[in-house]
Amino acid sequence: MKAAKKTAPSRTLGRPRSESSRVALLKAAYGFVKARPVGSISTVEIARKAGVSTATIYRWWPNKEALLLDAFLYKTDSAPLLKAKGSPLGSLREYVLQVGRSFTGESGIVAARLLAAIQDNATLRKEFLERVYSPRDKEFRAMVRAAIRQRQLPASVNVNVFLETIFGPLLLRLLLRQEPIDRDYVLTVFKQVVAAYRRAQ
Amino acid sequence: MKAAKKTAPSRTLGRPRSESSRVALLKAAYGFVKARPVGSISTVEIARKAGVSTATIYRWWPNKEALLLDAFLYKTDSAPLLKAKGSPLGSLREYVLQVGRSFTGESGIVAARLLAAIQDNATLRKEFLERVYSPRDKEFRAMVRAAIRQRQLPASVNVNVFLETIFGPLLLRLLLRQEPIDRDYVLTVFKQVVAAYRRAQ
Amino acid sequence: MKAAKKTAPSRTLGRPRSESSRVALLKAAYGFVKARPVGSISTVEIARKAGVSTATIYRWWPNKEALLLDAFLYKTDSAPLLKAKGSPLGSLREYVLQVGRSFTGESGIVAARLLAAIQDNATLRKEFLERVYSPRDKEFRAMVRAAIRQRQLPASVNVNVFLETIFGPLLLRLLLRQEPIDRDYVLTVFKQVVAAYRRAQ
Amino acid sequence: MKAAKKTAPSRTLGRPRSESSRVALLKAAYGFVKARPVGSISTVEIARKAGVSTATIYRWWPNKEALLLDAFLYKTDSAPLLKAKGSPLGSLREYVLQVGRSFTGESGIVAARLLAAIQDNATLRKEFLERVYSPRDKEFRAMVRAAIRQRQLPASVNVNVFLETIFGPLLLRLLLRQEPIDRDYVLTVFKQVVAAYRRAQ
DNA sequence: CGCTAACCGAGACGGTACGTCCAGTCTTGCT
DNA sequence: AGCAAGACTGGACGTACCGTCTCGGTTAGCG
Repeated sequence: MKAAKKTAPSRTLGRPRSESSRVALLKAAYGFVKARPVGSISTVEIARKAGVSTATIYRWWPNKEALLLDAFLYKTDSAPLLKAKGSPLGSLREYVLQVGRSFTGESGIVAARLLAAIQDNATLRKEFLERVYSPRDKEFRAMVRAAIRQRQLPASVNVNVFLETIFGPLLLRLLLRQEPIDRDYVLTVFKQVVAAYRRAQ
Repeated sequence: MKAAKKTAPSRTLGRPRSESSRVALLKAAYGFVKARPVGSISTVEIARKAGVSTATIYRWWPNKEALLLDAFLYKTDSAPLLKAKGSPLGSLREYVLQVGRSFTGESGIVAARLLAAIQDNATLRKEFLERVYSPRDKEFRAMVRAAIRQRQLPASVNVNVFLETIFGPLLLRLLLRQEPIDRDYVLTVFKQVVAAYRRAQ
Repeated sequence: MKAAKKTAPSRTLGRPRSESSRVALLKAAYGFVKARPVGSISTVEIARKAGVSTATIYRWWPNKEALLLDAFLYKTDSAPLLKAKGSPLGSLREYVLQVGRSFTGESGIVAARLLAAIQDNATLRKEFLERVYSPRDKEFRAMVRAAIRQRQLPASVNVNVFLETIFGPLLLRLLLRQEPIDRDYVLTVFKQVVAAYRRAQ
Repeated sequence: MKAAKKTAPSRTLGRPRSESSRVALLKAAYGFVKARPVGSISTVEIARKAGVSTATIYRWWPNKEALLLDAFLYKTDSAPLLKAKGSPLGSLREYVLQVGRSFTGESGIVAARLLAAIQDNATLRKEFLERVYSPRDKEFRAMVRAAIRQRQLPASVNVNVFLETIFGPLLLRLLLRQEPIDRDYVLTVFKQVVAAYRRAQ
């Protein structure tokens, strides 16, 4: 979970890492990502706002982007996916709505900036995919397969394409359009796509 | 079309702008965007590769990003939308395939980096929307409305949502997944979405 | 007198040099040297103030400093040395007073800046010595020798040292001290030095 | 003595300033002033020669000229005025000889360039007067007054004018003439001026 | 209870890119 | 041919910021 830099030297010798500094940095970083373009955020001001030294940042994170990603996860992981309830398709619908909500307001801004950042930074991209995208994608795919097993969707459905068709429009609104990603919108998209695939051959 | 800095001073006074420098800069910039993360590209090396002074860059573009956007448009505009032929839906299908191709290979990399860049830079975003996204979006919307008039799509179709559902999946693959955006994929998405909206109600 | 750049091509072909541009440049340049440090004066603003193109400057002067020197001479030469009258020592006294006046007020500022400029620029230095310093020095030396011939000064006087002792203090005040170089001061120095050398051996 | 930028923040917090970088910069700067016109010296090459970052220059000096002044003082202060010995006039004579020597050879070049630089830069001028000229002038004036008290010079002597008449000629040779400022020359001037003022009235 | 390892804040440092500025040259079309 | 307008190369300037480093000082747990 944490970005351990060195291979744990000796278990507990010397002064332990300051938890308060860690949290202060994550909060400060998140605050800046909310407020300003990622490119305009400097390590010095994050450190200053957190009441911490820049050296402390680099002792625990390999670079600025890694800190920003952790800052994002610090907020996101604290509100994890609600466990499935009801039918597979019903659960999936809830999750899509949740993604829609996270694409709205300030968390939407942060998400857009993070998606931007990973286009330019290979290691950040890898981290993001491993820690954010893949776990959710895996879970979503399992749900779709369960829906197929329970005959909520026909067996011919291509799982990847199906999911991409559902989430793609949300991503497009997030990154390109100013129109809202509200509950109505998400449900409309969800229904249409489900209808399309359900009635396919 | 060009990035005119001042409001046209007088028609032809003084030494005219060097067309060769302009083109050399655009080509050099495009070459770098293809090859490397946008954040790692410096004005100095663009200038050097183009055999041009950095001052010339800043005389014609307000900053690095604006140059990169123009470099992208230089390639994109030179291959403009093929004019509509056949039925509205058939034309739209061709355009979707064209967008799919531009999301593939090196032009896909450039597109992804540009979409990333506009998340961080408000003026760049505005320029991008005005000069790249909006014109195409407008044309696409006209086609969908034509399709509705010719009964290829039912009158109940929400034009925006319809288009977002078609292009969203391409965007998602471009930015998040390593899977290819090939002809099959684009056509599958297109067919499914058209089917969904056609059979609605 | 003028800084001709090329070896007179053909006598009078094409449009003749614009005298008004020449004078406007000299006046504009002098105005700036009066007002601001030489290092902060740009060719572009001189040209603009003179209503002239920068190219015109470089057609007639090899560089900025040469123009500034000419600007200085344009003012100085227009008030040339008053011709000698009375005894040699009396004439010399008048000239020293004139130098003192030119070291006062705005012309003093210009003189100081010019003396500064020649410390850094070899060709400017050469020009200055040839066109400003040497002619005056030559004339002054002749006067001292005349004074010796007429027994106003003893034959043992070293002409160079004598003159340096008279003008040196003025230069020192000009460049280092804020105290005025007024008539009293100049006369005091003059009298003392003459007395010293007159009573020597 | 050093160019402290901020009002002493706290005594010893953070990494201390690198003395080796400071000295390397001063030596490199002095080396360039010796060799080339001040105007042609760039911060980048000073930094490179010193093996130091340009940012380090600007952290400790407000601009290039201030560094060059400090470089001059670094050499000059390390060879301070020898303490007075013998009669006041004898001491003064020694000092005048010392100034004469510092106006010779490479240190003369540096001195001339520095005197030029202060004509164009008000803050540099102030610094130079406060840190170089005034301390020496003050000491010299004290010596002249001591000489008067001890009847080596008459009470009627104007201290400022007396000193200017001694040092002015040296300055004139330094800045305008190519003739040497050797021991003979300095002594000749000194003797003449002392004689003039001694026999006055 | 004192030792000692590992922490931490402050802040200097090398390196590098930025965008601005200017000198001096060059290229138009007009006069 | 002279000239104004103004684009161009080359390169210095001073600022900003990243990631590293060196201090003095702090905070555990082991002895």
